[in-house]
Amino acid sequence: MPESRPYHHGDLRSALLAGAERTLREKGTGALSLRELAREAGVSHAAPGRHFKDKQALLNALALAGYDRLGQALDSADDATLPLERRLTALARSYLAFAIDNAELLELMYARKHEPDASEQMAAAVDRTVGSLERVIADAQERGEIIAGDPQHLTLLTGATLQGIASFAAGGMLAPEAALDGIEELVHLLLHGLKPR
Amino acid sequence: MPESRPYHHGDLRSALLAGAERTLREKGTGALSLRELAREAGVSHAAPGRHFKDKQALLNALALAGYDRLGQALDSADDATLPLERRLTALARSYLAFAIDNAELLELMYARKHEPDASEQMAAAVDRTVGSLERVIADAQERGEIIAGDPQHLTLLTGATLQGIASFAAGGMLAPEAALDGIEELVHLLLHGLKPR
DNA sequence: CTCGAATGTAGGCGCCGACAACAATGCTGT
DNA sequence: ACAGCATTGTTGTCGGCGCCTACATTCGAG
Repeated sequence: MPESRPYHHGDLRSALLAGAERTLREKGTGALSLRELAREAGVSHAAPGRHFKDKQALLNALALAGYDRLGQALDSADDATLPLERRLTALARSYLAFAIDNAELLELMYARKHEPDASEQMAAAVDRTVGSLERVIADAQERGEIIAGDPQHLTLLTGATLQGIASFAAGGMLAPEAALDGIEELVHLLLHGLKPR
Repeated sequence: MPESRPYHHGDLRSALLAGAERTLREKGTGALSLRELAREAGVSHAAPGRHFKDKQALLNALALAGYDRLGQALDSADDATLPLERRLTALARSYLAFAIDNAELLELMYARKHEPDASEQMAAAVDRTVGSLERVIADAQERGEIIAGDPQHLTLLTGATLQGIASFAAGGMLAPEAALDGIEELVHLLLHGLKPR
């Protein structure tokens, strides 16, 4: 039986992150334990300590990876040739889809617990993500399709609405399909406002 | 010395809830421990078990109490005699203020972990809270100040935006004062939309 | 090929939540 | 008045956790 694992795992760090994300998705943040992850990876309970100084460090790494994936999703969903409303809708749908099937991960990404160290990388990641949306807004402003004003404010409004919907969906207050189905109407309302014209 | 506490605490349940909320506010959800609460209340580590079957039960009770306080805040902030935009602004400000200085509690209230038992009460509490906003929307619709359409959809949009802003503020992505200061503009944008008129 | 750095192991500490067995107290019906 | 039961609190224990330290194995640069 050559199947006695080698002393060194080979890529424990990645294995831990992968396992952590699986657990996150299947059982939630609360059920995440370093010892359990170590068991799944077939190493001793202290081995994870070699790769993550503590549990929070692993969560930070997880969040960072999440920003990468989200950023990629948004980038590939953004089509600058589309007319404004459809462009925004596509972006919104992409964000919402990510938020819905990465609910726990997204919560981690937004958690305000990152040490000053990781915070820098985190802030950069956030900026990159927000940038996708801000770009669309700024473009539309240049073309006169959107009212003037600090683009950051308008981005904030738009982003907040999306995040709010995502939050409702994650909290069970809104069925995920309903959230996705309602996107077109949502974007329309956002653009045209609640008041009659 | 008569100062040996009586065998019975008197109102341990309330004391635990109060202590829990203090801890929640000061150190966050993660730092909340039943044993610690018991210590603070001057009882043995198992005493809390008499009042809350497990930790989640205490969290549920905390969330319920939170809904009560939020509902009260919203009710007393709603002034039906105000014109629409000012009325909405006042309501929004009230919600945001609550969200900002009860961030951890609000997170608990939105957490999707409530047992089927408590879920009923929880759902009722949510409905009551959402009702405050829905009432304003419905009133405005009747007066023709807001476009027609399912009031629940419009409420969803408005609520989502508020919750999103609150979420950004809680996550440190937006300074709390900035959030509160931006409310008027935010409500205005919501009513009039992003497109030029 | 050696020796230090990187990685994994074994054991232990103090904390936690949950449970069970037992003790003190409050309350209700008679 | 008080017996008996339900309520509330105590002590002790169990397994699990995160984190730390001391030690073992392997890798890789010189």
